[in-house]
Amino acid sequence: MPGSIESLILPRNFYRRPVQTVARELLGKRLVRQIGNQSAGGYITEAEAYDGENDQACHAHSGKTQRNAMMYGEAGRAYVYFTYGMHWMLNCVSADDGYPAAVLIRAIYPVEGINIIKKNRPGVREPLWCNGPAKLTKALEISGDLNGIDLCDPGSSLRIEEGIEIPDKDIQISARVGIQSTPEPWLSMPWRFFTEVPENLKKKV
DNA sequence: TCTTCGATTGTCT
DNA sequence: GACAATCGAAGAA
Repeated sequence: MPGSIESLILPRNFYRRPVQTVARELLGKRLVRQIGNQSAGGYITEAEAYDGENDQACHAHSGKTQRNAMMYGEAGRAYVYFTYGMHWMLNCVSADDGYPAAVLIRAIYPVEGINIIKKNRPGVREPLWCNGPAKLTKALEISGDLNGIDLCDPGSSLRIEEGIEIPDKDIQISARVGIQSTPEPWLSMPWRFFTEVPENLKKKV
């Protein structure tokens, strides 16, 4: 058992590829949040790519600021930011180190630490626990103090591990959502990747 | 069931 | 001072 956890963690080179590729391949991977001596998490089912300063929907489009500085950093780290006055968003910094690109994790299918997730999502029914970017951060107690955490470090309280294979035929692609004020062509870029909560995931639980 | 709208605060201009 | 990579309650059909 010892050592096996480390080998499951995605290596930094996984993130050092075009963000669209990283977003696609993050589907089915396992997001793990360590809370005290418990862990909670699940399989990623939805992700979006944000690609550099040219991408008008990307936070880096108007240059480097204090908020988005993390996106310019090392691939494989978390970029966590606050929006709408009440919501945290979780991103994985991707592409080359120093190039501002990140993948927004929009949804997961929880399989671990259900008691923790239930506690954090009172009064909410199962399918709605983590099916939105702000929902999953709340369910997993992710907030600004995790900004910049290394997702490749087995000692981190937030990491991404190997999960299950999602075949191409089960993956759907669309334009990104929640960026209504973004001009074309960025508005229509097919950089959102998602999958139905699949039968093979359910069997595995 | 579907659509509209209010909440609430950090960050940038 | 305006706005934001959203959620979920409330009201309409």
